[in-house]
Amino acid sequence: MIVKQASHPSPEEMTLVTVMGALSDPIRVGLVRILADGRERGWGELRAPIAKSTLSHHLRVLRDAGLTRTRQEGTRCFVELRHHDLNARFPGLLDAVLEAAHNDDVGAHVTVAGDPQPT
Amino acid sequence: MIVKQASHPSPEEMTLVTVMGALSDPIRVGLVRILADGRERGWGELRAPIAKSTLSHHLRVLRDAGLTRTRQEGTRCFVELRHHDLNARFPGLLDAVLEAAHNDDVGAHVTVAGDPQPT
DNA sequence: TTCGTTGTTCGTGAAACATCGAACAAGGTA
DNA sequence: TACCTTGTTCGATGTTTCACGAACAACGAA
Repeated sequence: MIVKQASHPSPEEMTLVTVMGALSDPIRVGLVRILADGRERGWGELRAPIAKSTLSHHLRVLRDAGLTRTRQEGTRCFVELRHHDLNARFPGLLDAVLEAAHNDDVGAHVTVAGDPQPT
Repeated sequence: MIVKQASHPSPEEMTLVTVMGALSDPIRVGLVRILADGRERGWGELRAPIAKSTLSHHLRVLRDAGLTRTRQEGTRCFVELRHHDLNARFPGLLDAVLEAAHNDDVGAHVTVAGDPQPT
C-alpha cells in the first residue's frame, strides 16, 4: 500500500548488532535462506507457519536491518537478499551464516510455494 | 558462586540462532572482542559501564550460547573464548564477526583493566 | 462503483531481555 | 573466628520482541 515505503538502510547505516539481532530468529533465518539463491521472491510465495501480520513483521525486521530489499509492483511486493551490499559491508558474514544454517537446516519450516517440502 | 557450575554446551548443542542472539548486544560483542586474542581473562579485569550483576548476566549468555568457557579458581573465575570449537561448529562465522566488530569498533566501551583506553 | 486481493498498521497480550540494587555463598585473609 | 573479596542469584522494573486478529489503504478486476 506504499503507505510508507520501507526505509532501506545504506550499507554504512547497517550495524553488526542489528544484523545479528535480525538473524537470531529461526523464521528470519529461513527467509534469508530462501532468498539466498539470489532470486527475487513474491510476498505471496512465502510460506511460514505464522499469521501474515507476523510475517510482515519479520520481513520488516530483515529490511530495517539491511538484509533484504523490498520492491512494490502494483499491489504486490517482492523481496530479495542484499547479498552484494552485505558482502561489502560485512565480508564473509552472510556466507558463514548461510552455511551454518544449511548444515543445521535452520528455518526449514519456511518454504516457497511450489517448492517440494523438505521431507 | 560455584553454586551452579555453568553449563558449557558441547559443539553439537550450540545453535546458530542462539549464537546470533548472543552477539546481538554491543556489550557482549565487546567482551568477545577482548577475548579474541586467545588470552584467558580474569573476571575482575573486565571493565564495562554496567553493574556487576549485569556483567555477570552477559557472561552467562555468552557461556550458555557456547561462545566462552569459564573456569573457577578459588574465589575468582576466568573466561576465554572457545575459538576452536566455534570455528569447527560454524566455520568462518566468528572471524567474520570479529572483523566486522573491529571495523566498526563495536563494544568499544568494554575494556580490560590496565589496557590503554581507546582515544 | 463495487468487490476482491495484497500487504501494512494498530491494539493487545505474553514472553524475553537488560538493568539495577540487595542478598547470598564460597574462599581467602587477618 | 571474624572479615573481606568475588561473583552469582534474586526480585523488581522498564523496554523490546513475537504473535495474533481486526481494520485499513492501494490497486486491479468485474
